[in-house]
Amino acid sequence: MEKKKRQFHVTIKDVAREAGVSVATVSAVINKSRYVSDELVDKVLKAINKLDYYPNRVARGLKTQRTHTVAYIIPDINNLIFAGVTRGIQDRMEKVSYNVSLYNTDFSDKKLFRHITTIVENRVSGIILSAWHSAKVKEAISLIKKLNIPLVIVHSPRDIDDVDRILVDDVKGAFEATYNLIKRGHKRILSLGVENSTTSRLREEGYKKAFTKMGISFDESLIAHVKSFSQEDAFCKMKEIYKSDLHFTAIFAHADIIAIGAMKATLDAGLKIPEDISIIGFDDTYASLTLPKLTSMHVPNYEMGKIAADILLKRLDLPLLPKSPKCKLVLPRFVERESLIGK
Amino acid sequence: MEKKKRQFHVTIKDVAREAGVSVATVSAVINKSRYVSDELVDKVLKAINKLDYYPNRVARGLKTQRTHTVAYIIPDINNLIFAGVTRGIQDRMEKVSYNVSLYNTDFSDKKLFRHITTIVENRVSGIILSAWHSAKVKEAISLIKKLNIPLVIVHSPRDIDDVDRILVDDVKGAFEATYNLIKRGHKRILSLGVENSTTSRLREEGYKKAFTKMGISFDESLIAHVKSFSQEDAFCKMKEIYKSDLHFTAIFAHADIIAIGAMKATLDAGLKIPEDISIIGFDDTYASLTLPKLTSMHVPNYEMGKIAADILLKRLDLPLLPKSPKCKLVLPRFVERESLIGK
DNA sequence: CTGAAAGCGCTTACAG
DNA sequence: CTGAAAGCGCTTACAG
Repeated sequence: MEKKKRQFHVTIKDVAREAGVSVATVSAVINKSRYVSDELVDKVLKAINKLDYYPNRVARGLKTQRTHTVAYIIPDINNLIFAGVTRGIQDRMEKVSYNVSLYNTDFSDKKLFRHITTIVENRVSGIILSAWHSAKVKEAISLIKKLNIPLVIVHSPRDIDDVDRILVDDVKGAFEATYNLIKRGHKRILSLGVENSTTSRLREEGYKKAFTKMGISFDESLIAHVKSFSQEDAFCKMKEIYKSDLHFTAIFAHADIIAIGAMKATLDAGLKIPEDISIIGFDDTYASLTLPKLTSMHVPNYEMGKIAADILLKRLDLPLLPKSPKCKLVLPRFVERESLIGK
Repeated sequence: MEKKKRQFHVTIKDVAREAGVSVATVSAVINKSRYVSDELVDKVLKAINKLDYYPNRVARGLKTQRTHTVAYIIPDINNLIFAGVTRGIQDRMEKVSYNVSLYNTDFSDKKLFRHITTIVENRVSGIILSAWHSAKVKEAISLIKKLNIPLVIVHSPRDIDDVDRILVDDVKGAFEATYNLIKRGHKRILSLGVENSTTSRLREEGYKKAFTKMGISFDESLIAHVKSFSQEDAFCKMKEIYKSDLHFTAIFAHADIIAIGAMKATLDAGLKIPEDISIIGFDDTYASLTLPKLTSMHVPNYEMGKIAADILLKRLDLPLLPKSPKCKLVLPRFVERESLIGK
């Protein structure tokens, strides 16, 4: 009795033998890479079917030097933002039979560089990077460029410009959020941002722009910051603010998670949403879970993933022409729910 | 001037030449697969460093017939449950330098089988499958077994038994949730489940067991079902229930998302949580976002991922002994927050 | 203790 | 229009 091997053993040779043709012909019918007569095509197909043959992509990758795999590096797949981008990338890549492997850094530089090594050893075709807040992103980027691996960046730091990247137009998004509030009659709007966050700084910029545009002067004391993107920090900060005599009728929270903390403090203070206080969030991650449902600026993560994949694929197809890197801005979209009043 | 190739070209041969040794020796120092004198090790290491050499894992995979890659098949990475399991798998696999590729099915059988083909062609070392609710899971499982690929199942249908699997002990979890409510003095507890869901049916079973155990008879009219795992469906169902004259003091929601809908309907009905109505959720996904914060049964997704990876790795190391498949049950954990009263 | 050589399963010029 | 053969970059018996 023949001993069972642990894995597959049907190879292109077996198919060729079974079909009575050369391996070159089998390869040609699988890849449609050159003309093969109908008769032979038929024989090959029958043999493939009979033997239950699955072409070995590893061998193909070695020969062609193209693994048809891209790496997506993120802080953590548990973050809904990255999960959304991931789906966008995977759906786009699936259409051209590319695989995508995920690498979580947990914001650790050590992990980031370890992953890059693995990625290189696996000879990926390209890398998509969301290395938010990692101190050494720039160093990582130069390394990847030095290694000559096509790269697209999603959510990059703003002061990078020699690489393709795609990012959220935080300024415009925040402008629109604030503009909306102002149009509804709100004049004193609290900006609730996060310390030491580039994203939050840009959203603050958009907030200010809206006032300028509408010809309304705004009160610097209405700009508040919490320590981190967390519900608890936002809750505490707002508690504090409600204890003070600061007056406002609306809150522009720089993230949904911040908005949730703020909503709790607001209700805790005996105020009603939206009757007493209107509130708008950003990201549109948890917005439909709150009570009342949170109006928020939706960030199109899925689309960003698709676009990033698109750009990368274009680079892979046309590796030779060193086009100047592009920076694509993606616009957040106002999604109205129940937390705003006015107009 | 030398033309730049697009990708890497430093190979083991280059290193061997640079170091003045054979490729076998280079291979040996990289893989520590046989003794090499200190002198040669040193030479090789220097050469690797000088040439900036990254071993080609694709070539290695072809030669050794082990790709060190596993596939994880899920409905959708956007679902926090799967994201959690994914991290568990990746963290475990990373320790042994395995890659994990993700495949989203969106509950589509067509996608499921297409992915399996891709996975086979990529010669993955093993598969972890969370093919929840897919009609043809069993067929997919037989296919994978026929192809002789090591397989571990997470979140499987219950009527499968010839394969390693790991699943949530829904009965015990629901028992504990209900038991807790009863111990706090609740006697009339509404079970809010989901139609046509195996998971929900098991949670209902646990709910009933708790009453039996405590020697309390329960009212069949307290068992309600909503159409799907959605906030809106739960909200509507509860609205309806509050319009009826059904009396209860607590709700056991079979999922956090169901609990959120129920909470909204409860507050809408002018009732207070937990003063008038206590409520407990399941999954512990969105539980800390609600107001008041939802007490919930935490499902250890991350740990499940780690365990699944562990089992798979064991199978990969010891492929020959066909141990009987194991079924590991994982216990949900009671996490108290603010939505319960009593005791 | 180390090296020369075969071979993993493909693709792709090259020849006819 | 199709086949024989080289070679992608490794690992691993085999020999010495």
